[in-house]
Amino acid sequence: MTTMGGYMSAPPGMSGLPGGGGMAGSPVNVSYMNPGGGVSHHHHAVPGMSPGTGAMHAMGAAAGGMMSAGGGSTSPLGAQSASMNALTPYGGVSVMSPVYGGHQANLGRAREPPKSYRRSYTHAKPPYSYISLITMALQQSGSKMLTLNEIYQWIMDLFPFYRQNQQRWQNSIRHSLSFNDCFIKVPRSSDKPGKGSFWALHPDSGNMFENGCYLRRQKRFKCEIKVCKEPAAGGKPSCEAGAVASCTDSRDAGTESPHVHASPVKETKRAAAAAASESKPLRAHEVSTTSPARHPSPALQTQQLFAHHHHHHHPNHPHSVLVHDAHTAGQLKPEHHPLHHHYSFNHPFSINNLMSEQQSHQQHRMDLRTYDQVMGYGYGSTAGSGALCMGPKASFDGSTPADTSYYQGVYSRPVMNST
DNA sequence: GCCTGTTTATGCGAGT
DNA sequence: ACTCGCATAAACAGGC
Repeated sequence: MTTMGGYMSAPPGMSGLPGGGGMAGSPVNVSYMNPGGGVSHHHHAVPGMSPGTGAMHAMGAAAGGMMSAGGGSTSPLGAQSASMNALTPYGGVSVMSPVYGGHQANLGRAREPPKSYRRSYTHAKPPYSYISLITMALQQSGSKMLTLNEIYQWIMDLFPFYRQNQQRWQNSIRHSLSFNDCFIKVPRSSDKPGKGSFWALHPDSGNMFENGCYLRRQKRFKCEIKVCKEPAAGGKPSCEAGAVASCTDSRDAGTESPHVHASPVKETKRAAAAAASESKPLRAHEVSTTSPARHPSPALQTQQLFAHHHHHHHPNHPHSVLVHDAHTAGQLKPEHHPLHHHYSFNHPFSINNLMSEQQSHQQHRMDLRTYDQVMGYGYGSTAGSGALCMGPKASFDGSTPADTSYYQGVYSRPVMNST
């Protein structure tokens, strides 16, 4: 169904932003968005979060104060509660954003009611791809791994837009997770019963979003392994030499057709996951991750996986989530973080802007005026590094969406996934 | 039955 | 025109 197709398209005449490149279209005038009440066709009740009013509850609950500084919970990803706490993009900050829109309207009354166009922002489709969203969610999580549902929650918490039509985009999320090699599935450890596996970023997927721009990948992360899957005649995998190591990106790969979504390469995902899985004992030829006598939590497993691949020990130990997101907090040297290889700088569309400061700083509340400038009239001034990338300065430098929703500061226009 | 996960198919926009 | 990244829909299977 293409019904939603055009709703993201920039209205004619809205493009032509100076230097905007892909930023065609003005942030204003997003009336094409699902208007506030958003007649959601599905409105599937999401546990702990119902579209509309539920948002606030979620906030309240989520804002309980965990993730960022707190993290608090000893179990970074408590099967049940995690989705509502550690994952909150609000970083435990219960600051309401007037711009957060309709859903929080009742709480945002402290300030003047948001103007219609502002409100529409909150329901505008974020310029991030699903892959970006997933990546951000995973990165911001203390343990760097989340369940499917937690990813859903994170996205909905941060982007009101996704509180609607959940069936639709969640299907896409699942598809993205399965289809993209950059995501690996990490089986739950036996001591953490629950539904679904954990999802994590492939240790070598760090350069997907070059320059930290989470709008569109420069290149698709892909694993090269050709035929690990079917054990060749000999019944032996043909990929002896560590699958992960041979992962690359599509442009480097060269051969595989884009729409030939073959998935022999998926083996690498399995290999990577296997490395972190307790159910799948490590095999030397897959991923030579350190093989602890006893298997640690999935979170730790992933950490080890990462650590291994980057030859350093990740400081952000899952068991010490209090360290919160070292990566977003800038505590990690970019080159040391698997996800920071090529985009360490504070790109306006990077997760750094979306998450980190929002977690750790509140001192820089973004003034709505600034917001307006950025959102509607300011970003054109900075060509940024490419399509859909706002200029680094774009007044996000220090200020940030301390007020929770990313709409506060980063979002400019829903454009990238128009259809 | 619902959720999770995989896979296939199709179409669009952007970049070349 | 072609490639590529992506969105979306949908069929399907397995688990709880």
